Amino acid sequence: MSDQDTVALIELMFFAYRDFVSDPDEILDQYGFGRAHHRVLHFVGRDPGMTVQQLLDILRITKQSLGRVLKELIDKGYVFQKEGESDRRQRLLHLTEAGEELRQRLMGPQMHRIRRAVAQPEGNAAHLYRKVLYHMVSPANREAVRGWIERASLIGEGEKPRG
Amino acid sequence: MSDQDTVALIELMFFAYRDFVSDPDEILDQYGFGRAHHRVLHFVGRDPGMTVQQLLDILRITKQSLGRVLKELIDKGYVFQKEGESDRRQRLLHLTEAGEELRQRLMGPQMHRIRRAVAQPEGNAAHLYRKVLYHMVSPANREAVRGWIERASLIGEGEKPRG
DNA sequence: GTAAATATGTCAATATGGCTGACATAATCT
DNA sequence: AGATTATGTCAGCCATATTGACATATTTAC
Repeated sequence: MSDQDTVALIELMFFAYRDFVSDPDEILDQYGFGRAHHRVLHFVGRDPGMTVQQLLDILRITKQSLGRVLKELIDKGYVFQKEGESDRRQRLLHLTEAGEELRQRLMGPQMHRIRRAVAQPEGNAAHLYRKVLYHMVSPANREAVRGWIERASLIGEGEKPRG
Repeated sequence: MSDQDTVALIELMFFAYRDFVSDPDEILDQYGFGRAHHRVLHFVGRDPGMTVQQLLDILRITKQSLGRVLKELIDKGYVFQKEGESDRRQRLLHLTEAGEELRQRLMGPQMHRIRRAVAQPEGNAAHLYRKVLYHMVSPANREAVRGWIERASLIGEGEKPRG
């Protein structure tokens, strides 16, 4: 691949991400939330009952940074915590009904955008696209990302087997 | 495509972008710069002689936000401005040699990451990937993005026909 | 030739979401 | 009993974004 094509992909990554987050951003505004809240809602909704530490590992932020947004989400009734059964130090994270509703609302435009993007006539775009994006992840992080997606996919969308 | 596959792509977008910017971030640290500086360096280097307004349109930030990082880049000798010839109100943006060097240094890991990602044995991954990413951009913005890349590609990497 | 619009810069105040460091509590593990 | 773990919280700092107001020089339109 030529340098020019490679640079074009670098810039597309910027433009695509910029627009990819623009729809949720508008919705979040109405709630007084930001992107950080979105991430928490999304990942907790994908893996209900996850620990705070698991969430920190995914987001790669400090617990102090998470603390603030998590507190707001809890105070406003979108997230709640449940003491771990086997380990009572844990405060397992769950979405309330309102939280799951908001999560779905935020995800809607992104689902639509992804579907539209991979709905190319030629070839199996979705498969290749997924493969390419996967290989954009640092090798050191790939196993964790693969594991996350596999596990979250097993848990499934919309169901809460661990709730 | 199933809901699960679509959600996996949403998450891959997050993970891929997170790692995609991680290498430049480390380099920028050494210079006391942040991502905002990187964006300016990149786009000015891609289109030397661009106006401040053109840069604002691409970055989608306010001129006050740009002002600070631009000032720092100029003060530290990575960017310089040249009065427009046809319109002397303009302060056309250019990279100094040090600016171009830093830009290349920042771009290196991302080029490598992209090449590695699209170096899939099966199919023309690069072509499809580009197409998919392009369609991730909002329809309203696609023409602008297409135009930018086409124009910047014409200008070419490393050359400075407008300087 | 004057008035309006444009390109740019700057000052001030504010918000978000990161960070480090320090310290506290409860529970589990050795 | 002591060390480690999971979590929370306080305080302060930094980067990057925002809005609103205002200033200057230049170009364009009438």
